[in-house]
Amino acid sequence: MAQRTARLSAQDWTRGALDLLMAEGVAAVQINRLCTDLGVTRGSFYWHFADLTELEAAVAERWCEETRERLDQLAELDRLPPRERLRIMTLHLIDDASWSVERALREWARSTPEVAAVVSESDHHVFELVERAIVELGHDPSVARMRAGLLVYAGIGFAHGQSTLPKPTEADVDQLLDFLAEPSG
Amino acid sequence: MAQRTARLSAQDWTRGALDLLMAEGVAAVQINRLCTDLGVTRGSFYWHFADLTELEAAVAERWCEETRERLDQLAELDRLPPRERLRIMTLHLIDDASWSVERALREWARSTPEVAAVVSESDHHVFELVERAIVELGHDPSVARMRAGLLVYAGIGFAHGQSTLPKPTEADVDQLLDFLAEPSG
DNA sequence: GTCCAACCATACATCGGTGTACGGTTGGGA
DNA sequence: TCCCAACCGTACACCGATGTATGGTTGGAC
Repeated sequence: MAQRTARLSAQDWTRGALDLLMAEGVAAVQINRLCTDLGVTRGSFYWHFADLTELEAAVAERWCEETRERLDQLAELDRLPPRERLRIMTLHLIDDASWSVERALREWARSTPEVAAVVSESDHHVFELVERAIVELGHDPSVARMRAGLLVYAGIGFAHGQSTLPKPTEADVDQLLDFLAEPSG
Repeated sequence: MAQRTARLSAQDWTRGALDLLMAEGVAAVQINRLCTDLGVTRGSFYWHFADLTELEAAVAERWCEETRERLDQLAELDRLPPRERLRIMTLHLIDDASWSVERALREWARSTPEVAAVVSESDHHVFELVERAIVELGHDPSVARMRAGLLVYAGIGFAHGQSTLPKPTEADVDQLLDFLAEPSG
C-alpha cells in the first residue's frame, strides 16, 4: 500500500484504477477495493470524484493520453529505417506489459462507447504506422494494407492470447519481419 | 422471447446464458436478466440449478463440447486441398458469430482457470490444423510454424478487434492466403 | 379421474456496492 | 496564532442481485 503520510490526488486514483484494471479486469474496479489498495476510505474518493463514471472517464482520458504519448514516441522512430521501426514496435509489444492494460480496455470498451472510441483510434493509429513502414519497404499500397492488417491483428491477438500459445522469441520476430518484407509476386 | 407454453430444461438455460454471453459479455449474465429473456421467473432457475456457479459450470461444459464438435468438423476437411481448407477456416472465422462467444469466454477465462484451460486447448487445436495445412503446402516446419502463428494470432485479434478496423472481404482473404502460401526465400 | 413429480410464481431475507451527509484533521498563508 | 480550504473518516440510506421458503400449476402414468 501507499504510505499513509501523503495525501492523494486525482491522478493517484486513476493510477490505482489502471493498475487494478490491468491486474484483475474491469469487474475488480470498485470503490471499496480501490480504497483498501490506496489505504484510505470512501470519503477520499468522493472528494476527488462525483461518482464512479467520473472516475472511469478520467481513467479513459488518462489511458488515451498515455497511449498517444506512447504512439508519438513510436512515431519518433520515423528516422530509422522502416524494417528497424517494425522490429522495435513488435518487440515492444511482446515484452512490455502495456498490452495487458489494452486488453482490459478492450474488454471495458464493450460496455462504454467512449472507451471504445479511444481504443479504435489507437488501433487505427498503429495500423497507419505499420502500413506506412511497409510502404517504405517498397510495396504497393494494396499489398502494404494487407500485410499491415495481418501484423496488427496478430498483435491484438497476441495481447489477448494470454500465453496459451507459445510466446515468440526475438529470432521468431526477425523471421516474421523477413516474411513481411518479402517482395510480392 | 420463447413461447410461454413450453417448459424449460437445463439446456434452455445454458443456451440462453451463452446467447447473453456472446451478445453483451459476462457482466450481463445474471439470473434476473436470463429470466426476462426466457420469459420465466427466478423460481424456475433455482429448480434447475443450485446457484449461479452451477450454471456457469454447465455453460463452460457445454461450450467445451460445442467447440470440440466444431473442431472435429473442421478436421473433417482433411480431404480437401490445404489451400481450400485454410480458405474455409478463415472465411468461417470472418462470417460466423460463434467467435464472439469465444471472445466472451476468453474474458471469462481470466477469473476461472477451468474455462481458461478449455480456451487454451481450443487455441492449440486450431494452431495445429493451420500448421499442418501450411506444411502440406510445401513449407519447412519452421516456416509453417511462423506463418501458422501469424494467421492464428491474427484470427484471435480479429475476433477481439470487432470492427474497429475494417473487416476483410473475400478478395482480401484470397490475397492473404496467396501471401501465406508463397514459397519462402 | 387421481395423484405425484416436474416445473414455475411469489414473497420474503440478505448481502455487497454505490452514493450522501456531516464531522474531523491537517497544512500553509495572513 | 488563527483560520480556511483541501482532504479524509464515519455512519447511514438505498438499490440491485443472490438465495430461500413455500405454495400453485400442469401433464402423464395408472
